[in-house]
Amino acid sequence: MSDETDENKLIARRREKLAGLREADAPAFPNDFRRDTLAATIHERYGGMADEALEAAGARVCIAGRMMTRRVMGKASFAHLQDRSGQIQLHVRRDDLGEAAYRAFKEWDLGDIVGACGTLFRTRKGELSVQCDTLRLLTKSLRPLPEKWHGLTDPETRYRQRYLDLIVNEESRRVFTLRTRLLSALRRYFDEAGFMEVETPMMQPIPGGAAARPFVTHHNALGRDLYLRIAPELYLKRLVVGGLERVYEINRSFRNEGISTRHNPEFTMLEFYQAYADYRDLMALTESLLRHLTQEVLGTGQVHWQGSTYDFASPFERLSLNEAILRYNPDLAAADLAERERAAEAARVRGIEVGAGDGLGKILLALFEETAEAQLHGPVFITDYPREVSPLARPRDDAPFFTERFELIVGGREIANGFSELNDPEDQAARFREQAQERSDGDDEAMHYDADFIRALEYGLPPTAGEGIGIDRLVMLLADCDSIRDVLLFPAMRPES
RNA sequence: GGGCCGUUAGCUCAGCUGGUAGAGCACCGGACUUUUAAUCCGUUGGUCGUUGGUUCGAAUCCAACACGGCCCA
Repeated sequence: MSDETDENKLIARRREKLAGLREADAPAFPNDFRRDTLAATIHERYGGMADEALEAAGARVCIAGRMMTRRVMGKASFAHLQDRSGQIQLHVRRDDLGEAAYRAFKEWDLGDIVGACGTLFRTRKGELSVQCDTLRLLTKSLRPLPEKWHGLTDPETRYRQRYLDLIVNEESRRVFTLRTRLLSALRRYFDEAGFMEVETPMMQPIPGGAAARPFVTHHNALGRDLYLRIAPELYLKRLVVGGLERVYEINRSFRNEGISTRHNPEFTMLEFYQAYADYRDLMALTESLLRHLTQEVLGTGQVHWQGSTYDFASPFERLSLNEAILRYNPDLAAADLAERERAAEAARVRGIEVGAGDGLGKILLALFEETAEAQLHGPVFITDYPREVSPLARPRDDAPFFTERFELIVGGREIANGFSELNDPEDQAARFREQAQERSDGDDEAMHYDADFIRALEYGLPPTAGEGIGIDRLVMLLADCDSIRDVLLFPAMRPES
């Protein structure tokens, strides 16, 4: 840090202390201390032990962590160390450590990282603590921590300086621990179900698999632009053509759109594909998966989110898209959803813009999204999305206007999107041509024609069903968060000014 | 992109209709050998987001900009 003009006196004071240590040849950053346990382990093992038994045991421990509190009372002090598992209190006495070591301890600051060894005992107030016989400074901290009582609440600082948020906010640690446990449980589930975890390109010559605007980047040696993927879908299906039959990928996709409480430019998606299955099989899998995940991560099938409860233990409701529209628009009848002009009129009456080129399918989707989706409590599967808005999905054999597709809605929000895959290469090529036409008509979210994907389908994609689950949204649901930024360690932010 | 709100000490926040900046915690000095928001005494700490305007005088009023939050598209 060359620019010291932005440093306040608190930091300057800590730098002086560090300089003093260096001058005295006292290590400020030693790396030879070893701990033998964690705070939580100590509480688990000894927390229930009676005082006399604890004293008789005379258990000695070595721990290390960040000093979060300190109360100096003359010749004895208390402090709390925080490690990755939690906190444990230290009792530090001059008579145990010696004059010099105790004086050194009093010079340390909150936020310093400290190693301590000593025997366990319980204080008069009943807190399990370490009676220290050894105390070492392991890392000098130069910046003051936020206040111990109110902590760090400013959302901007919490997102920009996540390290600080994680140090002081237990809730933040809880959310990201939950996220990791969820990902781990997801992988176990799919591994045990015979799926292979794979990695496909994030930099793609043709962005595909979703309707979204991509980020563009440039490869210097190739002298050409590449796109950050908006979905892994088309590559995963190529792998099923290749005979991998059951594949899944959990990683980032990128969409070049605004930032909000529900959208981050990069986000994590799970996509999985299973040969010899259809969308009904995937609805069953999704129910089983979510039931399993909530149980693993929360220990219950009842999910509390923003004041409501969602039941993942019971069978999920199923409703077609048209049924959902009719439920929330009692003035409409099935016939209103069967003809473009009548549906367009119903949309206009509700203030929904209808484009001249929009077919009945787009209008139905708009009606659903504008009048029904947000009111669906769920978990509920919405099925039968129109072919027009599902360019990669297989049409229903009995009603080819619709596709074998579903979305899972919870709390009015889309959590998953799955369908029987379109594996007829000639139909898929026709759909790509339609999409390409929409692009040239000005829809910059419409898909590109992907000739290699068609070539893959021409070798033969077995009947397959595939699904995508937005992991960030799932974490939001299970962690009871209202903003996607609260479940991303480093959410997208404008540069600091 | 639009609307509303916010930005004051390291952190959490006061600061009215304009009169020259405050508290708690942290820090520093002192007392204190079972405290836990430790306590008690005494200090220290600021480009009031940035730039411009109005005014004798701006943290305060006005405008633009930056960053953030919430809502809407």
